[in-house]
Amino acid sequence: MDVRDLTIGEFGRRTGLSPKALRLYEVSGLLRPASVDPATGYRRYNVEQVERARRISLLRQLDMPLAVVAEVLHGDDTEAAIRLDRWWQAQEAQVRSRRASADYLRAQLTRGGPDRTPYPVHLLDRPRTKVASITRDCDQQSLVPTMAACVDKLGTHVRAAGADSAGERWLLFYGHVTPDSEATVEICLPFTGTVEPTDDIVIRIEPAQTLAAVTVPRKDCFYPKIMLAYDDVQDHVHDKGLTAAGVSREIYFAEWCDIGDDDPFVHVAVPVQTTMEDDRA
Amino acid sequence: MDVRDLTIGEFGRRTGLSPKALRLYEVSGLLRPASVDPATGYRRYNVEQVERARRISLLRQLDMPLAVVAEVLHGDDTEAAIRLDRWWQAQEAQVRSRRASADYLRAQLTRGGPDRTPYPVHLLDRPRTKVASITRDCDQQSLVPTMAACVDKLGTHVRAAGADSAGERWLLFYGHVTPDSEATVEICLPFTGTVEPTDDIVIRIEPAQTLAAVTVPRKDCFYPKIMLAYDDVQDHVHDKGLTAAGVSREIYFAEWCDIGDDDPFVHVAVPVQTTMEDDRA
DNA sequence: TCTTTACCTTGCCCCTTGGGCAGGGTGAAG
DNA sequence: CTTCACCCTGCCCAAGGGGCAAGGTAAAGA
Repeated sequence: MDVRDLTIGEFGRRTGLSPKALRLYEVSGLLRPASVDPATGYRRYNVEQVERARRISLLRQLDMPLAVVAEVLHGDDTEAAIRLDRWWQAQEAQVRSRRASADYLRAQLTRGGPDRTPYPVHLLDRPRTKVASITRDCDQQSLVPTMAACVDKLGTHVRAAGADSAGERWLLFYGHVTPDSEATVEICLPFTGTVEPTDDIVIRIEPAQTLAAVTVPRKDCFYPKIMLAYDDVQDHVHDKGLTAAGVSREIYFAEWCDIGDDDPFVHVAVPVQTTMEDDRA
Repeated sequence: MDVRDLTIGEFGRRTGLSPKALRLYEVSGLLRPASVDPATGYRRYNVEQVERARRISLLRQLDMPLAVVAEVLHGDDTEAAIRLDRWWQAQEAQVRSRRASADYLRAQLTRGGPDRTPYPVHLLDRPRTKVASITRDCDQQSLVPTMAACVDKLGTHVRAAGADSAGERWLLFYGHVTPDSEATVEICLPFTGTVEPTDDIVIRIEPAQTLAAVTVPRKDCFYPKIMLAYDDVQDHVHDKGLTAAGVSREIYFAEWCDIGDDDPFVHVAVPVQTTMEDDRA
């Protein structure tokens, strides 16, 4: 019990951490006192521990979870800096995404609510189609880069096999993709010809089906505005008494850089049951 | 029970909210179902409620607390936009502050820890001084603007009374001021002459005292780096067996715009007991 | 030596925003 | 009539502490 040891209160004052927090960090193993008096239970902290405690305090002020703090501070300082940087960049990305949502909602509120003409819903008859696809879990932030990477990979693979892809690519949603929650998506590239599957790439048949769809111009293709397109499709399906017969999807049929802001860029669609299918059933 | 009503699951799918969340929002009064079947307890939501629910969903994705959501969404859309904007600006300010902390910590980690020469601690004998002061609660973000505003107000008042202020101004800390926690601070302007108090402004005597102080150059005067100055003062007080005799303070004696980055700008100090005071006691 | 006072201890409940599960009721379709 | 997808309530759990109660302790003053 060095004279230079500090009581929990003194240590807390030096590091900006409350005694309560320090006790919690002891239990979780993040920061154990240098010694604990076995008779009284008094915790004694060493002055050398001030440095680590202060780092913990700073990281907590960034709202970093304790588990991440432990992970970041583990090991070498240089690595710690790298891990901190990675985590902080993720936070910045989250803020950018939230900023976009806030901007969108503010615009909607100042425009005086949803006084918009709904997208016209049309029915698309799609033929039976062979597709190469990759399935991934991702959130809204990583959706665009993920899709770009997968389309690239699929295109390379399909062309390498001597097959033709028509320029369309689909995105199938097996759950809600939001900035905060991941969901499974399937990126599909339709093609004609013969292609072998790989570890990643599945070759399968998308059956002939009728889609209730709206066509969205390029300028509306950002989260969360594109959600309105889904609403219009769902409203239409609901109002007409139709039944959804599959997961919702986005069918991209144009190239972002080849078209203008108002030009149609994507179909937002959901398969619906048709009477023909009812007859068959 | 309109046919256009939706079950909780359907409503949740349309709005991106889970049934669990919707039940919670009912309890908290944020979003009540259009009707509840008294026999079965089944909730029915109206299509008109989709709009509000979707706004709630977006705001929650910004990590806005439910209480704030309720407050923001209350009343007129235009006002809602303003309240949203205000809240979001506060978030942005918080992010800027955290970014600075992250930058600071990263720099410290990559520099290989705290290999720095401590600030030299000196003892300052301060005479008995008359001060005009304003007391405020604020956090780290609002500290600089708050201090600027108060100094301005104090200076105007003192000069209007025909008294002289010497150019120094002090900041007394009655708690820990961090980006996340408020504390009480007192902004003091020493003067000579006679000044009347106002509702805000207190006129009082700061007794003669000895301060353990370090002098910090302008370039180090930012959070959290300036905390190192407090550490050095505290370490010195502790090592020399001195006893703190008051709250810690910052004594600004130069003008930010008149000096260079390396020029001394502020004393970071804490009063200590002297033998003279011991004799008197 | 006794008392005061400021600290320290453990333990318990509280906050928020849901997720997950158990146990049981319901509505519609086959 | 069964099946199956929904729906209900109620309970426990998470993180990161805040706050309070009941009781032990260290140091200083009388």
